[in-house]
Amino acid sequence: MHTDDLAIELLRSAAGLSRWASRHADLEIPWAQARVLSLLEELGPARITALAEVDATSQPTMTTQVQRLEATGWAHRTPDPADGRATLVSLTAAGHEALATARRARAAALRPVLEQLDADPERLRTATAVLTELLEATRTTPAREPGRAGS
Amino acid sequence: MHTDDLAIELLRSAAGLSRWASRHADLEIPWAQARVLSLLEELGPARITALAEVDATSQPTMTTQVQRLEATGWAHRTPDPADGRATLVSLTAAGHEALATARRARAAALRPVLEQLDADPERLRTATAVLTELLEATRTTPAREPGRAGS
DNA sequence: CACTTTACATAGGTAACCTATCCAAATCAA
DNA sequence: TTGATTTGGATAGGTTACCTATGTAAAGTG
Repeated sequence: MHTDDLAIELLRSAAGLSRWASRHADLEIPWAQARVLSLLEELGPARITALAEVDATSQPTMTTQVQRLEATGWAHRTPDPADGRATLVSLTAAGHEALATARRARAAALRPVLEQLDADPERLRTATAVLTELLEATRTTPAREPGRAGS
Repeated sequence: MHTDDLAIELLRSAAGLSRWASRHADLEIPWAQARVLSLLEELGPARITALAEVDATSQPTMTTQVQRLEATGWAHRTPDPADGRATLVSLTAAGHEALATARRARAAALRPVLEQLDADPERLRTATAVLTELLEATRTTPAREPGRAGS
């Protein structure tokens, strides 16, 4: 099916580009932690479990990540007033700043590439919009559990 | 600068999408290893050092990855006839197959998202083309070493 | 022929993940 | 209200994927 070829190529390039940007940027923060900061920005104060689910990681992994973020001062935990078991994780101002810095660093790494390509801004805008829509769509997709093969 | 905002958004979506696909796909192979297979396919038989450089990892890391790939039967090492120190790494048929399978799995995970979006094929094609061009461009970009801050 | 460089391997450490399990708070049954 | 179940999070222990520092042997170089 031709659509799948397109999807394969889309994912291949997206992955390659993102990795390249990360590896050539001066990141002062491990990328996995930046990802959690990004989630926190997107969701607002959230529970560990909710974060783990959206990030598609295990709950223990998310617990550890949040602990690291808190130790660095990028995130803050408050007991959930509505549920004694739960904690609400939120971004601190420093965390917000760290996220912005990391994003700028990745974009800066990519800048020479964009310039070299001298890309048509319109196509670039289209590409970005498509990717954003796709990512948005993943948030509301049934999410076929990995574990069974699905043709 | 507006271009940077665009770049930030582009990278954010690309990273998110790629990760989502990986996490929701049934991968029988660690993604980092699939990446090396992908490089081998792209470069043909190559030295450890060359692979490390293109993948922007350290040489010891690449040594380990290649060892793992060889142990699983996905890659094959031959001494470089032209240089007694070097080894040439190449894909085996099984490696080629494993790579194709992993790619199909990621694409399959993305399929419901594409369908849900019912995306205009033309825009999708444009987005893919732009990403591919950008990734292509990274291969020939001066690659500002990470280690110094760049503007 | 020593001297340096180059290609790779090894050693030892950390981050980022996993499953399995535990604890405490919340909920549900009767 | 008590006892059993579910749910939110933490802990334990292991693997993969990375790193820097260093070792070893082959290749180039004066």
